[in-house]
Amino acid sequence: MKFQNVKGTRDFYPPEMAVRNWLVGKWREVSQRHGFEEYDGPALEYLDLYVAKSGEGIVSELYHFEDRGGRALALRPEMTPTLARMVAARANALPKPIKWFCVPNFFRAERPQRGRLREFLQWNIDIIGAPEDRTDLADAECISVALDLFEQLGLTTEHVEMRISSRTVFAEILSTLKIESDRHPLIFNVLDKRGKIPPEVFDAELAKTGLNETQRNTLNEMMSVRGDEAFSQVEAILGPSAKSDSSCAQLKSVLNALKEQDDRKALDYCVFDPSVVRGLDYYTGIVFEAYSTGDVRRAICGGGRYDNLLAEMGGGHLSGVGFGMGDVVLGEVLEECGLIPGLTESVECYVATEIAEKIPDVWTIVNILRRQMKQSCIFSYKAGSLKKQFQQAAQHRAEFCIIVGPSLAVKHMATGRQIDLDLPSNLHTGSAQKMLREELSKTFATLKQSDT
RNA sequence: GUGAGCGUAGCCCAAUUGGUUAGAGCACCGGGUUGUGGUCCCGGGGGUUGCGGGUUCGAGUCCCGUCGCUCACCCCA
Repeated sequence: MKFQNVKGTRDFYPPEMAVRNWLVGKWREVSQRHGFEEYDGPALEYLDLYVAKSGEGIVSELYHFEDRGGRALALRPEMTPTLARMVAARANALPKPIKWFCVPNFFRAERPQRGRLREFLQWNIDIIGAPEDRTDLADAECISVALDLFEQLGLTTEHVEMRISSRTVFAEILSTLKIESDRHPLIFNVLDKRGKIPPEVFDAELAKTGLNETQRNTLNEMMSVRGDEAFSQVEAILGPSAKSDSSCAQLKSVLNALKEQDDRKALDYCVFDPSVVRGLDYYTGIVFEAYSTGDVRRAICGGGRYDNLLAEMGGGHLSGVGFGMGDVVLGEVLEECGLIPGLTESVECYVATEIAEKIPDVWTIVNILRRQMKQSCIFSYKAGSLKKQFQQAAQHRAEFCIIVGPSLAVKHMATGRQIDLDLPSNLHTGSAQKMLREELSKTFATLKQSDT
């Protein structure tokens, strides 16, 4: 084999493409039900767009090159900069809140490993410009979209959980612990690693940021519990400042909104988990990650509130919340849970003949079916044994097989029932074609009825 | 970029531990039976054992290199 696909990319043969289309279809369906509009941007952007958001360090992580005009371009590694750019360009003209989604492919120049490729699809959901005093509802709606998707895919609370935390709660805790806010980003960065490194290493890393033992222990204890217990811990740490307008209350109101849904099922997926921090500096409010409860360890999706990002990228002061969900990890989880359906492409008709001289008639009938009757239709280019052609018809999940011989026969593949029709001697007259159409329609209907 | 494991047919795997001409199954193509279908039977194409070198009378098997894949680290938008 001389050529192969580029490392970290995938070939989608028809069976894989069917699964991909199925998944993307679910993403679209759920997005639209929640009132999100689809958009897209270019796969190529100026390299500077990403440097502006993430710093020079990002350059080694993405595919970039110089075009013939000397411009530094990059293949998009994420959507947020493009989204910010697009929103900024029409910030005043777009009705708020802006609720957009997209399902683009992204490229990252990383070493592929489990759940991570160099090209992948990612569903992006964003709500921008929600009223500042009701961002809790935007947060809840955003999370609700993800949970609805899980339900649509058959992923239950047995399979996945949504871990929710809040950067503002953390900020308040750090302030209570007398840690200046300019050190918060550095500390968040360490806190984010907590689940991935041994406890001693974690403690040492925290110590490096200048936290004393009491501060470290307080954070560690709080991050080791979840749910109501975590709320108690947080409230204990915050003490008298944990009032109704506190960050903690805001987080609770997001969870409450999810609870208010009619079936209350959404909340069952969710848990307050202070160990969720997220690695990005721009998050300003709630942060959340969905995880499989099974063997797949990576996050299925992640997101949060980013109220300053748009302004930083020149988009004016607009609140924002959103998440991304990649197809790779999700696909692995679905596979593991046996939730990927059998998706064989099917056609409505197969036209067969044993007689070589009838091939022109086959071709004519195929065209009548396709062009006049709008039926999907395939046939064999060569006359041959009916056995073989039936096998092909069955392989393609044809609903009907039309056999052209001295006369016509229509066979219903599911039941094996067969009805004979006359074959007009000249298929090229309008009246013959009209008659054939009517006969075929009637026969299809009859055979379908007998099925039920 | 760092480390580890693995490379035999399109796919999943064999090959008596170094011994003749590298084999099955699935898939694909062709033929036959059931006289018009997913069964069964027969046949066929397809491999320089990733590639290159070395040790040996002899290498798919051992050694070195290289490429590729996978997993982990880094990073995670």
